Amino acid sequence: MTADPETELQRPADRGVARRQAFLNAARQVFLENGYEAASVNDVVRLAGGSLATLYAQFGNKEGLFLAVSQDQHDRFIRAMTPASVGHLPLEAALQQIGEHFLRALLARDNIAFFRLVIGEGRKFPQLLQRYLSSGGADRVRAELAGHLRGAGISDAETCASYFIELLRSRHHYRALADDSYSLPEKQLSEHVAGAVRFLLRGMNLG
Amino acid sequence: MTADPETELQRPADRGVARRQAFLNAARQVFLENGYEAASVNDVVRLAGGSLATLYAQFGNKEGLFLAVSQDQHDRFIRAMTPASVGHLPLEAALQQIGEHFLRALLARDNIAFFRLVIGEGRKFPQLLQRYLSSGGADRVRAELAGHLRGAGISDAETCASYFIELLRSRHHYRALADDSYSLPEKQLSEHVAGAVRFLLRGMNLG
DNA sequence: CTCTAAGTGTAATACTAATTACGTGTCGTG
DNA sequence: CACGACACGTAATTAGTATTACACTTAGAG
Repeated sequence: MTADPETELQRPADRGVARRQAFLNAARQVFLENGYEAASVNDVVRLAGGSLATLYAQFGNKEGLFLAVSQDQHDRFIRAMTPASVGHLPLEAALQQIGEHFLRALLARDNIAFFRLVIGEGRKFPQLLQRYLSSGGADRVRAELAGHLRGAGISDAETCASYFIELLRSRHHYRALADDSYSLPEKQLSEHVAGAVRFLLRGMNLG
Repeated sequence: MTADPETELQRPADRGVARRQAFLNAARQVFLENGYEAASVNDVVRLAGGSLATLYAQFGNKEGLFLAVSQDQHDRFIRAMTPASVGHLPLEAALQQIGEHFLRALLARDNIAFFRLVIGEGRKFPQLLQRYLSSGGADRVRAELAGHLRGAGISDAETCASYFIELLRSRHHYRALADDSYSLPEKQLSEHVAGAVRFLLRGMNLG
């Protein structure tokens, strides 16, 4: 009867957890597709296959559900964005690596959709927008970049890292925001990053 | 009885126009404060002081009202963003002028709020988002910048102009999005632009 | 002065959605 | 096996909202 196999054959302690995950996944989809106001809690239940009462027992209300989804999505976002360790590489290669990783994560379809959502509901959920934009996305990457730049003897590494990130975002982020079907092929992605790296290094008199 | 003095002492031909303007202003406020879904047409009428029937006669329905408001706001945005003629200035000063003008307009409170709105409702009104992000804001400025750069003998002026714009947006646009009360003092604004100009010119081997 | 077209205020219509209530199954635990 | 907690499904409740209808003023044009 239920659409999700997760509900069956669970050990007792995990049942609630599985239910919660099913709700979260369904809610993520519904919220990302329709936005907060236009999303219907009933649709979430229809999709997740549970019961309204259970959902309300778990999340309290629509707002609670939304915040839980946001937390979840934000975690994924951070995880996808955090660069792998590239300490052993020379500066240019390290920048290239970090840049590609960052840009790929930034342009992922779910992140773009979530970005739209968070921005749009910023009036109703300011804390969310705060966390997502400031502590959330670029700051870790900025710090990582700044470390590498400082290591290469560059003064004002923070500003440079900032510049670099903005160069990366250039065009593609906005284009992806405007067009759902937009996607950047790997080849063009790495070329774009390479261009930004060249530009940055030349601007710092290191190229 | 009415809240707006525009309604009184009108020549006959202008009455409809005045009514329309009153509705547009009220609607702009309500939409910018609440977003599309959460905005109530009745609130708009309460604020504008007209009648529901009149509003529906003028705009057809809620969507029509929203599109009219968007058109209006988009026009203001374009007007505020288009740079004054600076053809007589040397390159560095011209970039500084255009940059300051662009950034000031970009960070204006109403534009930030409208940006949030358009992004958030992008699923429901894709054409709007398209026009606003691509043909709308930065493209004219980019073209103007590219003209100056080309005039100074720079190859790939388009890319450079793009880079410059992204450097300008750096930090402040995102910070303003995240924080309603954020504002950038004139002094810091021009310093930020100056930094970007320096960086750009050095990256092009012209500084 | 009267006619006409538009504006006004209020209320009805019709629908949708969040939230709550309740009676019924289900499955480990004592 | 019987208990109790939890999950299920459905329906009731409640509250709002877009949209339409209607009966009434008004203010200028002929």
